[in-house]
Amino acid sequence: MALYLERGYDAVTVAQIAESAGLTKRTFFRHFADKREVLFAGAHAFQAAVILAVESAADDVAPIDAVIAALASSSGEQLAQYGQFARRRRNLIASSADLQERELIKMASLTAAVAAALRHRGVQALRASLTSQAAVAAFTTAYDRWVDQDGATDLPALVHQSLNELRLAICGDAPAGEEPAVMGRPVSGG
Amino acid sequence: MALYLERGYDAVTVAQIAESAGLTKRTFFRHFADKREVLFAGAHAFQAAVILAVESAADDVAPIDAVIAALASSSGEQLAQYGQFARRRRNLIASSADLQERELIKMASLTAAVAAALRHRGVQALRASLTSQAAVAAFTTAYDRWVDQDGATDLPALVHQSLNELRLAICGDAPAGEEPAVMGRPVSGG
DNA sequence: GTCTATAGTACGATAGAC
DNA sequence: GTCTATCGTACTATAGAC
Repeated sequence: MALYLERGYDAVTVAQIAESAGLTKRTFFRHFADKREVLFAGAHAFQAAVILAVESAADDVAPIDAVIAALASSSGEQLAQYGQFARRRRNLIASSADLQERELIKMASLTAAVAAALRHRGVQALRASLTSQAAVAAFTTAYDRWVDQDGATDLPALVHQSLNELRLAICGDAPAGEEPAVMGRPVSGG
Repeated sequence: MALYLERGYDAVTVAQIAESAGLTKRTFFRHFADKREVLFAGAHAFQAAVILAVESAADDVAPIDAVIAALASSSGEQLAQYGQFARRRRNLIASSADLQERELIKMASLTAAVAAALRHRGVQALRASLTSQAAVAAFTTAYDRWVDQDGATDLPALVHQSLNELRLAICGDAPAGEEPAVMGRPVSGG
């Protein structure tokens, strides 16, 4: 990541990465499937922790709450210690379309695994898929906010906040007597 | 796509595609940024239609409903005529991780554009992002179901159904007197 | 460790459309 | 006369094969 940040992702060759690690290109590809994968080494462990948490959730909790709790606790344990590293990694990924694609498919893999875990708990396939998609969307939104403020707020707390905001956004946010939120007119001159 | 389906995505070279079109590799890369992009030629027009629909939504409709309506109508006009083509394209994309990554970033681009359109209508940034993510999740789920049944059901209708299911999944589905849905115990022997 | 296929880029040059 | 589409080739780096 140091090389990527220093010279730009595209400008760094695998040979340079390997050399800076005292290895050869051949060895790099033995450990990582491709040039992108080296930045997502922790994804597997995180996904495994989330799935384990979903599998061991209590029987009487709603699926969406179980998944959010799994994401919140796992991220609190595994991601919250990143600190400054998380921001630099995020900026690096934002600088390359290739890296963004890889991040998206990692999240899609997490979503699919969570949906499978829910089905294993008896949740219907369609609902399992939509539940995990919603939960992962809330999680990534929270993680993004967390990175933006350099970890000032507790990440698990932000995850729960994001879920609340999502609920308001798609199920309505009108307590009795108040008007529901609607779109305004387009801003003039925009 | 015919070549990809016939020989497999990885086995087809750009030179072969170009040759089968009576052109050269040089010209292929003039029209398409890379080997994947040729399968996503319609994405830009679809996104533009969705954004236009969001921008021209009525003032008094909730953001989530406006986005779902935009996705439903645009998909009904642009995608529902695909027919058999849609299924083969889906299976092709499912066969290659590279193609899945590209599809994911196309959906992410759509989501980001929708969120920007909502912000332009005065929706707060966080809510705009979560709303568009939820709507696109409902849409892709509906599209997938639509492809699975070879277009038997009306695509816009499936989009609205998915949104309803999403609402039940994350906001609770317990009418008065009934119990809310919960996860069951893990199936034994799994 | 070596070899190779292929994606993707970087030049330039040419010909037709309106 | 400008704009757009084509082609030829040399070149680098990724990634896989052996």
